[in-house]
Amino acid sequence: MAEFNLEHDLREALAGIGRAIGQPHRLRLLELLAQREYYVEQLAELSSLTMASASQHLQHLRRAGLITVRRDGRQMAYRLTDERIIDLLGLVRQIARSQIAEVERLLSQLFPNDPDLTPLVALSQAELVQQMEAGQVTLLDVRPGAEFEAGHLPGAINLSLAELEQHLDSLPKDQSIVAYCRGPYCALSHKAAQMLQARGYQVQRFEDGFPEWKRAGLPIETLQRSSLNGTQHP
Amino acid sequence: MAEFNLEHDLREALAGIGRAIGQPHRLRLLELLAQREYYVEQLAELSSLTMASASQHLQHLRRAGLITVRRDGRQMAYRLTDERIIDLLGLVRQIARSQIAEVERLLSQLFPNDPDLTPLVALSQAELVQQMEAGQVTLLDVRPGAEFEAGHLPGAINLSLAELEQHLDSLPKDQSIVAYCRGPYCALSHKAAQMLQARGYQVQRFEDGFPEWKRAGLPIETLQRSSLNGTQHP
DNA sequence: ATAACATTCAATTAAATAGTTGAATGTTAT
DNA sequence: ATAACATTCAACTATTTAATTGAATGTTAT
Repeated sequence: MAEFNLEHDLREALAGIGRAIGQPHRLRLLELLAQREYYVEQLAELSSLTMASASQHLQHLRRAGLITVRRDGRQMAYRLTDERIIDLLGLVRQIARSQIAEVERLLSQLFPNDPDLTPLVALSQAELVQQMEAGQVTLLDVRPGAEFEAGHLPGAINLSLAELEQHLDSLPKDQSIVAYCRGPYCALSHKAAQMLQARGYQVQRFEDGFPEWKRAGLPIETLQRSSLNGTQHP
Repeated sequence: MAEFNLEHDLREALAGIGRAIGQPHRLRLLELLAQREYYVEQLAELSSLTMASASQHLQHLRRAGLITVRRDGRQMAYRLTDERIIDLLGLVRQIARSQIAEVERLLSQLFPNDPDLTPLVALSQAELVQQMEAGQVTLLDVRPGAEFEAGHLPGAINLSLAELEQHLDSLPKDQSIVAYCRGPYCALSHKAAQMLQARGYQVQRFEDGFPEWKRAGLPIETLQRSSLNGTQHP
């Protein structure tokens, strides 16, 4: 390794970023950290990893320059170093979707179309902004409460899939509902939208998620909290 | 591996792209393929790999959906599947540069500033377009002839570093020269620019390279050739 | 048909990576 | 000070990846 030249060393450093995003568990961690800062314990829980394993993956991501840590009491809070990492993940998703047949196949399984219903409409960012400006839309955030509290689309209401069935009456039947969640490959909003559609609601799905919205510089709302802890759903 | 869920499988497929760009030799191959279509033999030569090794790396990139092959006689010609791969590499470079200290250190070694000269000006795409429209600029493409022939900036002249010293008289002393090469981390244009600057030319460097220019949809010129073969410089 | 050639495949070895377990570190609360 | 706790480290095993060598494949030119 030492006998190579500067350009090779430079590519070796760039390749480190590739390797960092080259593992499904680490992609999961990055998706979570794209929503908000999280403690190791929470990340381990949400990504079904042991603490030691999560810690090691987080350090791998840190060495690649994708995340940083700060100490908060006796816990370590990780977050993305850079908003451009949202763009990076988005670009990888786009390339994968158009160039890897397996991805398209998995997506159609993950987002199955109920044959009895009309296929869900996926709204682009621009279309959603337009509908919001027109004022005739209810935004439904299907992410865990902790992520909603850390930041959400203006005026959105937060109901998990489980809560949704209990609070159907708080949703308008005569107005369009737009569901969103963590990002384009997060199934939560799709499930929520299908359930609502089957019950006769006018529902659409935002094709991106909160991180992409925020990254685009569009307005967001936050609920203040004293600590990082918050309700956790899987 | 079979006991995991759809979302994990999807992330596994996305991670494949990460692993594909997670190796310095493969990044080199992608940089070359961002310039033009190339045969395996040429890629092996240009990246200092054995044929077998180059072939295996190329197949790795192909499985990840980043490149495709076509047969041309008894040779196999590889090319990028997707223009967005230029964006992906650019984004990785940007993130690496701002988040990995080692990268900044390596760059200052790769692009050393001669203490006797004023530091080279790096022109952005927009600035270069502006200067070209004003008409007072000579474009110098320092890449190998084969890459120049496959596509270059409008009106550019092609001189390799070696040729440059022989043809100094074909360059104007009273007008600004802008040198460019393969991309932001390619040292050719920097070396050329420093050499010219030391000889009293008014010289600037385009901060991107041909692939980024083409990717931005800006006009390019091509020299027609009957075959893929062409002059090869390392 | 056959020889020459470019590339890929198969088999091997060496190196890097991921997951597991239990001990070590550093902080907070008592 | 000491105990409790969150996280990291160290050591180990299993898996994956990279490079090398030589054989196999498929195309072109004779």
